[in-house]
Amino acid sequence: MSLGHDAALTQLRAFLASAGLPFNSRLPPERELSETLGVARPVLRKALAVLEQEGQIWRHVGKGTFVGSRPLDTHADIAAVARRTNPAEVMRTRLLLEPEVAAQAAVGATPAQIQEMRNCIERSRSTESWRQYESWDNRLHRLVAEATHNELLLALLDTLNAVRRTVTWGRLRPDRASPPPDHHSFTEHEEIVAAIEDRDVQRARDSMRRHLEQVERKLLRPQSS
Amino acid sequence: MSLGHDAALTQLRAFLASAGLPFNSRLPPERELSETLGVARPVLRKALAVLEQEGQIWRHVGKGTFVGSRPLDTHADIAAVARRTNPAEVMRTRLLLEPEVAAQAAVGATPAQIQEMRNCIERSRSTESWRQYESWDNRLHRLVAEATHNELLLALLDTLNAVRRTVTWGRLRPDRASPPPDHHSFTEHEEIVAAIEDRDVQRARDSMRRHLEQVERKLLRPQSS
DNA sequence: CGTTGAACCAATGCGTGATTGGTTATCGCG
DNA sequence: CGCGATAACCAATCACGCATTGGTTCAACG
Repeated sequence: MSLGHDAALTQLRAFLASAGLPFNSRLPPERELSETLGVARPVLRKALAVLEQEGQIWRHVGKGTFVGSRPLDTHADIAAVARRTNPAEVMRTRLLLEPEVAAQAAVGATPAQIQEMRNCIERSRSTESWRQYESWDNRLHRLVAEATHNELLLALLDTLNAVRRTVTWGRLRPDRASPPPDHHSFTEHEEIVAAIEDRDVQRARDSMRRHLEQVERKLLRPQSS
Repeated sequence: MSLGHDAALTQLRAFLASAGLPFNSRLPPERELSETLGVARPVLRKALAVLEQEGQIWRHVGKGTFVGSRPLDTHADIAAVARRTNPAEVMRTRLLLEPEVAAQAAVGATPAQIQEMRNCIERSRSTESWRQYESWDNRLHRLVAEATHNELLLALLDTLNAVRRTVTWGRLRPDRASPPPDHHSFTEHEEIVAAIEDRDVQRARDSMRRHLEQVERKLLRPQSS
């Protein structure tokens, strides 16, 4: 019985119409459905592919076939994202976001915020461990984000940072050592804050980008001084 | 041997110092650690509680005890962010992110992804309701994000879109109407995809920015045709 | 040339049992 | 009584194996 795939398609449509399944409900697996409809699996699959193309159903390996439109998988879970990504992607994303964030911070930063940024830099200079340094570094970058006065952007950057902290678990520095006084970030941080203080949008953007490029260089080649 | 809990605490500190465990690494379970240190579990637990209070370690049932600070579960509370932000901020953030996303998509998009983009545009032209149109529009923008091959960036954009949908939940369009055939987004979408297909990074960035600026204009003055 | 049937693959879901931090109870010892 | 050691138990989590499911390949058949 060589039912053409067009015949199988009409038969499948009739089945769905008669079943009257609600949205997001699962319909029988392919093997079972092919037997109920009396068509071979490859033919049934072609018919299902048509319905999927039409947006009437969506399928996923291991889960099944469902009625309605595919729910976009919100990767909001930090740990799940951290598992899929890698340090290189994190840096690419920071380079995409943070220069523009610094630019907008140069527009909206309040004097109090700028003062707090300087405070962070000062304290980061006199830490006794990399761990403390990173704490002040994080706080500085978040202050820049707050200075944009964009709550949504701030939330996105918080998510990014949470992922960053999770994903860089492989890197272990000897916590005994402390950042050297000529650490490149010190002067770079000061350039960024100075640009923000001068309301120099372009310079804020550029200095942040240069800073992150340096960080990226260190990250990919940690042995280079 | 009644070792006071203070003695156990110093012993535990010595153990952690000698072990030199990296951040986010798990240390032995309580039962095992109590045996190696020669102290009873309740006493060890008190010492661990002190370290946890100090922020040096964090614990969770079923997972274990870990070095460092507890990973803050800012699991992107969409609703909370949506309450703090507003449509203008959403558009500012989209304008900050998506042009650069389009640029990177122009670099990494696969032929299959480009074909799928064209498919989205075609289907969005022949929808019968704004709701269906927005569904295809969302899918198109997400395809562009996927084409960057940056899982972290994709997750951030998903969060942004979730917030956007929540924020614009109040304003509903009459769903019986359908997008007019000369809707500005049609040609703009095609420009974006064409630029991506041509691997023209700058043009992809510019066309996406122009598109979003148009969307912003419509959003702020929805009555203007 | 298309259809069929079968086997295989990778991703997912599920159930079972082990592991782990947290809690409670009991006993020993001063 | 007070303090600590020991044990048992609880709930959350994880690790593992196994079945299921969509996706793919391939040989056989008409």
